[in-house]
Amino acid sequence: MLPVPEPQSDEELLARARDVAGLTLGELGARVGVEVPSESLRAKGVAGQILEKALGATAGSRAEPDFVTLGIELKTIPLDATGKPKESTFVCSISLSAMADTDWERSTVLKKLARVLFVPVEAASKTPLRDRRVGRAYCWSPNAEEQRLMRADWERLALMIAAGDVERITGHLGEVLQVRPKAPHGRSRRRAPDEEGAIQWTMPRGFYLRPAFTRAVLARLRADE
Amino acid sequence: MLPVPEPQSDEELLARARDVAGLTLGELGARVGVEVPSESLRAKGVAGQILEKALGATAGSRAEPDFVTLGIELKTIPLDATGKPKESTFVCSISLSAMADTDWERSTVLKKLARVLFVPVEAASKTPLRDRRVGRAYCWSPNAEEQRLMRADWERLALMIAAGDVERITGHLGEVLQVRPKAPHGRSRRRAPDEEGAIQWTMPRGFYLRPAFTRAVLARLRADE
DNA sequence: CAGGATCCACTATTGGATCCCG
DNA sequence: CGGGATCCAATAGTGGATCCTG
Repeated sequence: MLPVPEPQSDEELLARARDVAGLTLGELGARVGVEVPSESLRAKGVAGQILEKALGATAGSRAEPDFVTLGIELKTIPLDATGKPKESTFVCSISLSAMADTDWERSTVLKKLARVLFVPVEAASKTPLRDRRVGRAYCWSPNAEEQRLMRADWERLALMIAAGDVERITGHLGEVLQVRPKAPHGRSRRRAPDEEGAIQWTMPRGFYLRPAFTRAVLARLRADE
Repeated sequence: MLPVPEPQSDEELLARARDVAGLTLGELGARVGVEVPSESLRAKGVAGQILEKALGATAGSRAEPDFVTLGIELKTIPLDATGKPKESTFVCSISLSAMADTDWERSTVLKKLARVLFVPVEAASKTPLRDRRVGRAYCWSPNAEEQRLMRADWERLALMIAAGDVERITGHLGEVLQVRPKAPHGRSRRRAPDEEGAIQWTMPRGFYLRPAFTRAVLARLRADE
């Protein structure tokens, strides 16, 4: 139960991730000193937190990648009974200052996703949380086509946000990247300027990758091996 | 209320079809002497029958195209509130003798679909049957890509049928063309040989085009204009 | 029965709402 | 709050079952 040190190379990180493949969240949680709740409603995010510890991610919430030295972000992907991603993947919150970076190349989204370690985790809802197994991990950098898809969505959404049209954005927009609420509850509000630059209250939102996209990404990574 | 004569050319048929665009089924039914029931559960197929009469299709059930001289089949396409096909399109029943034609080029499916007049009809379930409007008609012949898609599905399904694997076919198979029950009720049975050539009872089935495919076809036809 | 199709219960998807931890 | 995400009511989709007419 000693803290796992930060990995010093991509290879070390990937090897470590693949070493824990096949373990259950209960087993892995015990290794890193995390008790896995039996009720998953009260345990959103626990899989991600266990894997952070198990792989030696820098602790705490930061505006930096989980593995600072390597510049790699860790993302766990919940898989349904048929092996497909069952949820969208949170990328980052949307803030005005982040949108001040007005081009895709410098966007928080691309920075976050430039290098990602995807760790699939079984998540069939009938399987108790502690019995869900970790799958084979892959290190992803978006290829040209994947970047084109994300960029097209990002540019449209960024324009709407910059134009003060935030309230007209719904989760329907975007082929691979979407904007959805990111808040503790539906009454959360944060200040933002509207179309005329006046301040108004708006619900906190974040960028997410659609499940169909992460599915395609995982399929490519498996095929590339 | 005189019978409408059979059209003598493709142009005449299309002109006639476009002439009735915008009319409701109630109005068109009155023209051809068909009373439109108010309850649509008791009126499956009535839109097709009204349009047959209105456009001068050869009356009666035959193994021939609706417009014999022109070799054109009539298909009405029900559209939902957003303008998309809301149902699959029946193509033809499956019989052993039909499957004896073992190649796609001579298949009943391709013969039926070689030349089709598609007539969209509003079908939002909240709109009373008699108030649903006829849309703009298009004459379709499958292009190379559309034929490739149908052929791929047909060949797989035909093989299964010929091999006596009918019972293993479900509506899930086929990207654009699928096999589904075609019977007055779930107890209907018809004789067919199984894998070993023995006779067994099986439910009558037919080939259908998926809604996503007819949607794409209509979109292409509109774009081509 | 063949030909004209739609019905509708069930499954799959989804996107707005929400939960925990440091 | 920001970062780790999942929940779940509502909608969309689908495919097995069914209805009418000649």
